[in-house]
Amino acid sequence: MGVSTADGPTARFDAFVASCPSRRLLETIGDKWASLVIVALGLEGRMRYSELSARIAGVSQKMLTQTLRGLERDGLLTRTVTPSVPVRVDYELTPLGLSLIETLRHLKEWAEAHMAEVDRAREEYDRKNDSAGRS
Amino acid sequence: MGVSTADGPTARFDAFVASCPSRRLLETIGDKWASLVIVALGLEGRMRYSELSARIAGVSQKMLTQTLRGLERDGLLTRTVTPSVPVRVDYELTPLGLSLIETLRHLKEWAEAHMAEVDRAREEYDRKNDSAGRS
DNA sequence: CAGGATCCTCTATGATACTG
DNA sequence: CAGTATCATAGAGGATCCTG
Repeated sequence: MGVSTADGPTARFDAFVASCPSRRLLETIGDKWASLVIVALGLEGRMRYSELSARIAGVSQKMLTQTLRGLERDGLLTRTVTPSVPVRVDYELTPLGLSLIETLRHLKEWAEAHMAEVDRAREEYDRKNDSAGRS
Repeated sequence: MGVSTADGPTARFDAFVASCPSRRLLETIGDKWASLVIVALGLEGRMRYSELSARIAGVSQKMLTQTLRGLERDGLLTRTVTPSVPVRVDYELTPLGLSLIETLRHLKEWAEAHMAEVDRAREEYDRKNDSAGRS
C-alpha cells in the first residue's frame, strides 16, 4: 500500500483495518469462492474435490485449490486424502466452519428481507442520473 | 466470464452467483471501504466528506467518492449538499443502512468469539508446512 | 471543500499445460 | 483424480492535477 514510514497518521489506520477481527472475517467470507465453498459444504456435508469443482461450476482449478488451502489453513475445513489408486480427497467443514454457517444465515436473512429495497433504490438512483444527468 | 453459450452447465452457476441476494450483500459489505464507511457512519451518525476521509485514513479520494456513490445508489446512505460558500456535503445512513449495522454486529460477534481459533489453526498449519515441508 | 478526470501500477484470477 | 507450475491480462485501486 505504498505507505512510506511505518508510523505517522496511517499507523492507527493499519491497526484498525488489518488486525480487526471483523475485518479479517469479512475478507474471508467476502471472497466469492470461499463463501461458495463454505455454503456448498454446509449443504452437502462432505465433498470430493471433483464434486466441489462441479457444484461451484465456473471456478477455475487454481482458484478452487487456492481457496480450499486457505480455508484449511484457517481451520474452517479439513482435507482428507485417501491414497487409493486414483487418489481421493475429501473436504468437510470443521465445527468452526459449521459455526460460521450460522452467521452466514443472518446475512442471508438480511439479504432476502432487504435486497429488493436495494434494487428499488438503485433503479430510482439510475433513473434520476440517466435522464436528468448532470448539466 | 468468458462463458460461450448462454445455456449449458454454467447457466445455473451464473444464476446462483450473480443474482443470489446473499451473494450481492457479501459483495457490498465484503468491500473494504464500503464496510468501513458503514461502520463509521453507524458510530458517528452524520459525517462530512472530509470527516470520513480523516476517519477512514488511508482511503484515497477516488475510492471514498466511488464507495459513497455506490452506497448512496444502494439506498444505504443519503448525500446532502449544503450550497454554502465552500460547499458542504453530509452523509448519513438511511434506515436501511442502519438495519445493516445490526447484521454486521452478528459478524463482529462471530469474529470476536472465533478469530483466535482461526489464528491458532493458521499457526499450526504453517508450522507443519514450514518445517516438514513437502518431500 | 468536495469532488471529477487521468494516468499508471500492481494484483487477483483465468487459461493452459503437465504430473504423481 | 487432484492437483502444481507458468503465462497472460483485465481491472481494482492509488497518485496526481484540476475545478465549481
